[in-house]
Parts: sequence; structure tokens; C-alpha cells
Amino acid sequence: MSFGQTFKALSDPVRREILTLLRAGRMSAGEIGSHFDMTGATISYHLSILKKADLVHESKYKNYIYYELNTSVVEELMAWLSHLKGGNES
Amino acid sequence: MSFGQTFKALSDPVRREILTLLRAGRMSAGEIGSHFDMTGATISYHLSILKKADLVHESKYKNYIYYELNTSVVEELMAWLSHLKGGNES
DNA sequence: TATCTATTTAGAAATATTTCTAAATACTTT
DNA sequence: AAAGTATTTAGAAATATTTCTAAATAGATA
Repeated sequence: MSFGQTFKALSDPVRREILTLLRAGRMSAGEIGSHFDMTGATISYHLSILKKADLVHESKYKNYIYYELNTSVVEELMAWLSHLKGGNES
Repeated sequence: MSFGQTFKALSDPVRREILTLLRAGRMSAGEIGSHFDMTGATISYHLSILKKADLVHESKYKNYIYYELNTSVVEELMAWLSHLKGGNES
């Protein structure tokens, strides 16, 4: 994991909204796309960025590809920020 | 504050290192620049991004401009990530 | 097997980011 | 006031990002 890649992934509003959607649970690419006024190709591009940043995992079932949040990376990010903030040197 | 702006600011390795330097305390622009193999103009550019993201504050003294971390924004970021991770709905 | 549906990949256009050099600003010291 | 030091601003070049359309892939159903 690279913090740069992860923060960059989080810098885009579409990707942050995708992650927020995934809070509710796993969702197919098409279902995710239906929440946005963009082509499926563009959503696929954003999902690939989130995937590279390891912020989501994918799994296939039938014709669909389902995405879900990977919270462990979110925790690493929080740890980095916590360190930056100082104090707890854990 | 905009999360997009803040995450984008954090996505660059130079800017993350500047923030890490500032953990030790306030530092002048030139002092910050001396840690990097870049022109002062480029450092100034990165500082302006960090400033717009409200991740640093500046104060002037004599001929110098001093920068220091603004930890409150770091905390807001952590709160957003914590919410994403789910669980504590505080 | 042929076709339909879901998703990704490729390629291109528009926009944004990062870096530099050169010049401008601002404050200090002589 | 003049010269020096610290920093920023402007403009330009190289690179990266975001979006689209069109085509490709993969799996499901008729």
C-alpha cells in the first residue's frame, strides 16, 4: 500500500461517494454506477483506482462484479494521520 | 474545508514530508526547502496547496514566514475516515 | 450456439498538476 | 536610501487525471 495512492484515490468526490455507498455493504459495479450521472466506463475507471489503492475488494458472482470496502487500509490511513497529529507515539 | 482539497494535498509525497517535518514544530519556508532537492518556488507552491487545504498556518517574523501544522483539520479527516469505517456513529 | 447483459479496456480530448526559470515583493540591515 | 535576503508570483513545459465513445471480454440465458 502507498499512502500517496490511497490519498489520491480519496481526493476525488466520485470515489469518496462510492466508498460511502459501500458503507451499506457490497454492491455491483452497475448498481454503483446507477448513483452517478456518468458512463459505466468512467465508473469502472474510478473503481480501478480504488482497487489499486486497496480501498475496495472485488468478487465475482454470475454476471456481476461486486465491490466492498476494505476497512483495514482506512485504519492504516488513520494511524498515519494520528502519528502526524502527534502525541500517541504507538 | 473541503475533503477533496485536503486529501489531494496529502496525496503528494513532498507535501506529506513537509507535514512530517512540521511535526517537530514551526519552521520557515527556507528551512523546509533545505530538506528537499527543489527550488524555493516549488516549495512555495506546495506550501500554498497545504495552506489552501488548511493543513498549515503561517506567521511572519522579520524576514521569514513560518509554517506550522494545523492539527484540527487532521482530526476532521480522521473523523471522516472513522465514519467510513463504520461502527462508531459519533 | 447465438444473443443478451455486465463490465472492462483502448484511445482520444479536455483539464489539472508539478516543476522549472525569471521576475516581483517585502522586509532588514548597512 | 541602497543592497541583501527570504519568499512568492507568473509563465511555460512536461506529465497525469478525468471523462467520453467505441470496441472487447466474460458470463448467462434462450
